[in-house]
Amino acid sequence: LKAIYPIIAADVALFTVQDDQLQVLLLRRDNDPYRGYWALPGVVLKPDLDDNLDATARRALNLKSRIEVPHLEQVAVFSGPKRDPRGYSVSIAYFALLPRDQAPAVAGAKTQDIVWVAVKHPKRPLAFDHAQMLEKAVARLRQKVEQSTLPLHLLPARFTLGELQRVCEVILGCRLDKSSFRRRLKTERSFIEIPGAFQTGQFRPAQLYRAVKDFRFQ
Amino acid sequence: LKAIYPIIAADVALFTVQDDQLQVLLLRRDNDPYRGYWALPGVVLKPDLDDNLDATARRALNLKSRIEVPHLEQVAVFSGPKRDPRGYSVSIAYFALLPRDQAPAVAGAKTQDIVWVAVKHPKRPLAFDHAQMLEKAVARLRQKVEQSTLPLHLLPARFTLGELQRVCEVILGCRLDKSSFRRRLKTERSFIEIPGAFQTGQFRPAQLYRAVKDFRFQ
DNA sequence: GCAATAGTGTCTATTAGACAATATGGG
DNA sequence: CCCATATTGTCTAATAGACACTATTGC
Repeated sequence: LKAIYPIIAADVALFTVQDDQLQVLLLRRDNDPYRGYWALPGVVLKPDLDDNLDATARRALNLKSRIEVPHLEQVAVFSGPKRDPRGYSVSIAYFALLPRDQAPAVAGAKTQDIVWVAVKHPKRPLAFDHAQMLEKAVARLRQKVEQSTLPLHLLPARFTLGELQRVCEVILGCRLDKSSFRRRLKTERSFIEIPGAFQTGQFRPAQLYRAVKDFRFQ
Repeated sequence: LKAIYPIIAADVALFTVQDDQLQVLLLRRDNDPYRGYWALPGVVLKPDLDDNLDATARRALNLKSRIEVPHLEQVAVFSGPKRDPRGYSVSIAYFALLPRDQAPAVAGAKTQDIVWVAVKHPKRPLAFDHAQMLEKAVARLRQKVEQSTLPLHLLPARFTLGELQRVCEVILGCRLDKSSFRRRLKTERSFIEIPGAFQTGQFRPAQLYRAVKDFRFQ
């Protein structure tokens, strides 16, 4: 017996950059359809709970820990009678960004049903049309990083220019020239130096920066 | 009595460039809510008719004349309990492009309920949140024209480089340098010269061009 | 000193903007 | 010839890519 009205849902590709890899959060489904398959976090729209579909997407990310996602963006709408065996469905695909220092709180070694996986090496087939969703979400993220603004939302609150460059390289999948990269940053107003703050390590310390207060990833 | 399930709809901002102005198609609503207001063409998703929401959007454009829209693209999803007084609704906003030589067939002097209006001079308040939809659609179109490919779908099958430049100027809202513009076109593969075909007029004839067979506005 | 990273400087090929010059049709 | 548009050329400033150089830390 099929529902008369289409199901409306939001599915989110939550990205982080860890270990020099662009990673996405996947959940193992414990219900039919596609029981046992991996899928993007997603929930069905509940009009009494969700002010709009962005709220639905945020709710999809309310797993164990309450993640406050600093960037959430619509990617595309997927719809049709066959993408979900339960019947006609409409799903809005989102992408979201999480700083890498918050990634372990979402999925670590404890549970095996929530994992970060490298986008490059998709484990097994994903449920529904989530592989297409993921592809579009990655493409959108790449486009944005190429165009202009920088994905500060993937970095901790304090970061170095080297870390920023590496995140961009990982997303774009290619090496960037250090000098050219920093030249572009000169005109950027979205982040500023933290005077006197340095990241120390094995080698020469690096200046730390932070995003400006009202920074939004455009 | 409100419906339990959200309404799902597609609304389309259909653009054309006429009289050196970016114009959008508006319909006057003859039903409540917003009876008498102007609105973007839109219809409710019918699962038995529409393979997906793109089909819904196309159906929204099946007015009197059967328009074959050469470009249709999702812009954003609008959703919430208050945007439609009938209850919680989800609407996918699209934009579409129509060559100017086909514009008169859609809306002319005959009916007063279907009109082309200049985007610059929005007549009166639009129904629902269609003003926001229109704003986003225009922004998306601008972005695309700036980035790379050219909106050949707004021109007749045969066009001159001057006409192409004027269309871009109208969309972007600024003048472009003729020489620089043509230099960019040199690397463009999406359209080609029609050998021996010229557009004559009062002054020097201009070379005619046409889009390549499988051209898609990216 | 050495290794490895941080940060800066420089050269050059490419590109974009401004503007000029020439070409061609109808009066 | 004149006008208005089409088409091409040129100069220059800005930009991007490649690469080299210096600086600073721990060992």
